[in-house]
Amino acid sequence: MSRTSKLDQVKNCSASYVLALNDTLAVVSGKWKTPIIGALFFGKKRFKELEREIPGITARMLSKELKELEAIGMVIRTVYDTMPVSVEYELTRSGKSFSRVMDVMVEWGIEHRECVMNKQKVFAKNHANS
Amino acid sequence: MSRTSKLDQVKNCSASYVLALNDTLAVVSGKWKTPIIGALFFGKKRFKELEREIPGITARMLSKELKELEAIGMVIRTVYDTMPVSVEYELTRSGKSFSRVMDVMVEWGIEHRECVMNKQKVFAKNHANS
DNA sequence: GTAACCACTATACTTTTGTATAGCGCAAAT
DNA sequence: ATTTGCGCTATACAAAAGTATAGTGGTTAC
Repeated sequence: MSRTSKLDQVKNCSASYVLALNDTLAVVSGKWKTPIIGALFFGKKRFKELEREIPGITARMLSKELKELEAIGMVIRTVYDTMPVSVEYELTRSGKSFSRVMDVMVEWGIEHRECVMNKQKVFAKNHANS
Repeated sequence: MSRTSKLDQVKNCSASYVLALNDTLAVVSGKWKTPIIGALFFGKKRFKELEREIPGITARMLSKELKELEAIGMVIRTVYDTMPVSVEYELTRSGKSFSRVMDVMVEWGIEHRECVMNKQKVFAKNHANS
């Protein structure tokens, strides 16, 4: 295995690398996508269930975001022809695999918070007698 | 090792877990943070260097985003008292460690794209004679 | 028959985010 | 003396994202 050269890195950086990153960013963009995805990790849910489980969301936003998540292949919408119709939303395969990404994000978030706090502690210690 | 219970998951989900995730989301929020971070992965840079390397960014946005990245502990700003002053921006330790997160995001983005494309292929195949 | 549940949609509005353009104070180069 | 580069800031505006509120068309429960 040869290590990637600086040039390769730059090339990577300008092409498919950036596209892939932007695809992933689209999944977490906006205020409500992560709560929705989070709720769906526990299994399929109906519209009203999601609305109740996600505090503060409006029907308009939920509807909009679910459509977007469906469009980018994160969520499947299934309509059952009961009376009246019931609708269920669930994560696709790659939707489920997104937990990997969210796990790393949480992990980094925790570490980063510790890191920042330690710096504040050291700062406070060094300035305790002033 | 005991497996996490449903209840534990829910608890995790509602407390520090969410805070950590939101911290991480703050790092990638907005149009210009990832390009800036990406540029700084290659080493410290001056203001004008960043401006030149990131196509389309304005001085106002660069300045704003750098301040935010500094505020959340991603970037360090160093002023050298040359004449006139020169200023350098570089990633902090946790700023550098953010490459881990971006790598996973890119990885997932690539896989997800393949996944979506395959589905389209299968769809096209199944509807080839219609 | 009216009240409530479901799965939304429509309209109007506010807030946030990003863009465009100009300019400042300083110094070195031409 | 004027232009150029540096590291920004200020002002005004446009676009995107989000909120608030009401309403639709159907069904079942009381």
